[in-house]
Amino acid sequence: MTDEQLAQAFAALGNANRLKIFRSVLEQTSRDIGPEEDAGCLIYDVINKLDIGAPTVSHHVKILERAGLISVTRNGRFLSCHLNPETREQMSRFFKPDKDLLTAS
Amino acid sequence: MTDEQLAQAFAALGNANRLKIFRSVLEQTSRDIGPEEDAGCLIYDVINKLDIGAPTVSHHVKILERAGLISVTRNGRFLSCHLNPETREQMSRFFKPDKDLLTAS
DNA sequence: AAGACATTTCGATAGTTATCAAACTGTCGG
DNA sequence: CCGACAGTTTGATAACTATCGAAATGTCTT
Repeated sequence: MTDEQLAQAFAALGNANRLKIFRSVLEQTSRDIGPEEDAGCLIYDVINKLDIGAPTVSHHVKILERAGLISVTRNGRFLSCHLNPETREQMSRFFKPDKDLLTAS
Repeated sequence: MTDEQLAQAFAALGNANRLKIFRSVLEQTSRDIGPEEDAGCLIYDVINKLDIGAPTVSHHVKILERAGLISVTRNGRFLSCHLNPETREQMSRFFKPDKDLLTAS
């Protein structure tokens, strides 16, 4: 993952509404129990929860998707967002660089 | 910390050059040994390392500072950047929401 | 097929951002 | 005090972003 890609991922969370959308996805994921139980976070709910119009939500979801933070699946008329765990892991790791230098001293 | 503030912190890392600056600060911090040994990351070095001009670096440093990611101190003619550990902790925690629901079940 | 409904695409607009060059400020060494 | 040097401020510009309303698309129900 290049710096450009990582920066793109952080930029995707750099808007309060997208942050809220992504948090919903994150919370939905932590609520799931086993594998294959990822119901996903409904875009329908997001549109009704946030104070912005459907076109804007659609736009934000695409940005989160392009940044590799989430994937989107269709279920009939509804769309669900799912966490991409690899990207989350990389962003999370960014803040905790290996201090294994210590153990090597 | 409001969503706006958290989004501002993520936005600050949403540019590849700022990401690199912040990583330098992060790496410098992890290299420090005890407390009160924070030599900081020299802006002088950053300016010579990145492919952008001094005015742009100055601008980026201010954005990182305003977002609460770093603080800046002067040492003679030179400026040093220091990590703000609280903000790092909050951003890092964002990716790992409490799963203590599990332990409560 | 028709209507309802979830979401997208389009086109516009107001605001923000990254970057630069030029001129400025502040600090150190002689 | 003066020159050198680290960094900032200013003013400009081109590119990007968030948001909207209106119209379009696709999918389900009847």
